[in-house]
Amino acid sequence: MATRIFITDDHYMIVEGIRSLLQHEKDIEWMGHATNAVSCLAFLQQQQPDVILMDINLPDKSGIDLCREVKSRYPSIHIVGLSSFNQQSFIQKMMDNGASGYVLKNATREELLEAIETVMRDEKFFSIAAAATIKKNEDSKIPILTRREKEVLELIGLGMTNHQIAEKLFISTTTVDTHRKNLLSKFEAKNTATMIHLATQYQFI
Amino acid sequence: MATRIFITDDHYMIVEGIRSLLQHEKDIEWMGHATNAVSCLAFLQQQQPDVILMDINLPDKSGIDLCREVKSRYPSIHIVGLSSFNQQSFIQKMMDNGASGYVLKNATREELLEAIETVMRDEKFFSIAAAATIKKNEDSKIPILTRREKEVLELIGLGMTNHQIAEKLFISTTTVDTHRKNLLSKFEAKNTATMIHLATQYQFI
DNA sequence: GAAAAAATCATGGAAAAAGAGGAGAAGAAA
DNA sequence: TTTCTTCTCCTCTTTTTCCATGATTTTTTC
Repeated sequence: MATRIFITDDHYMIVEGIRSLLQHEKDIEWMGHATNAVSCLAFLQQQQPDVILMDINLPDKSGIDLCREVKSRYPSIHIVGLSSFNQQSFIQKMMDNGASGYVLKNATREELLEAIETVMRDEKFFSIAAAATIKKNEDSKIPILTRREKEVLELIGLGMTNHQIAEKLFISTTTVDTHRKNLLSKFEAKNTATMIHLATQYQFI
Repeated sequence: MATRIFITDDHYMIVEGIRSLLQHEKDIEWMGHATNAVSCLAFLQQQQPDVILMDINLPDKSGIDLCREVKSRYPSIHIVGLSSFNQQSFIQKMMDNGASGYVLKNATREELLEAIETVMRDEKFFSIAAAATIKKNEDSKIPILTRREKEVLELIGLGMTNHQIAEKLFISTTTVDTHRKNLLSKFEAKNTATMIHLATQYQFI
């Protein structure tokens, strides 16, 4: 029995590209596509595919939210994230919300087919490049910050000095300085520049 | 005579999508594609297409830089920017560097064909959605940096001090300081934290 | 070939961050 | 209850950044 595929992506060229890549596959049945979250959900009320290839950036809703919604209503559908960003945080968020795998938009036809096959066996699949990222970020661990540290970090990112942050949070500048030093230590950064760079990449700010 | 098309985009699915969209057009001759700036330039040494569809995000070089390089060597080639971001600043930068038009990756087949025809007539073309943006925010200001400023910015992002940067680039620390001040000024940031935050978001680093 | 932009270097001073060390209070978890 | 974490606050020194202002040389552009 052929695997039924549905795509949710607002980039027409991507949809067309995937359709082109899969059109001659006998084991794949193309069910159609949606360009936003609403029409994806509307389609699912009529028919359910086996696999949904889902962009993480949709015009009306983030793919991460849509992923959660679809999985709660139709748990048997396998969702494969689709993105041009090879960012660990996105991948992690998709997985946390029920996705079975993740494919980058520069994936080859073989990789795409492998992803579909893998998730149909109830296993997880990651793009080659994505796999590299996930591994890298496993040993270079994203720091765990406290509530206060996150607040301070955000204000540092806005360009505030210790003094200004202290006034804003009604605490002493030396306290801010302590938080700051702990932040540097947690990020393993030796100055603000490195820390903010990492914090931005990890999407703390 | 058919219009010769070449594509530079690292997203295989996009390349495949465009190929699929254009394959039955008699007036279009598909010359091939490159997935990075280096192989694009290498191809151009052999053959020159009429139109290059070029992604603004390439793995080895920004599409904006590649655009400038291609236009300086082969002024007769028409370049159409290709992106999923509908951001005025990117569009503006592409145009500033010699692009003839701009197509979003959610463009339809008709829009893509129209873009190609339009730039072949030496006119400018903007995607419908892009056209809306170009009018709206003309104040989203991504700074234009010089070669040296980019180098310094990158090293700052790596956590290096002025002294270390100076040693690395074989220049005086005061020169680094000057570049740094110019960077702060261009980013309209009052300290490194803000600047690195912006620079990371704008993907300079 | 002139004008503009970019890259280079400098002085001196004020402000801020980084580094090292220590310590008390409140609340949660074991 | 005791331990652990978090948040709080402190001193002192060194390093680095930020600011103002100026200038020369090299490279690019028209």
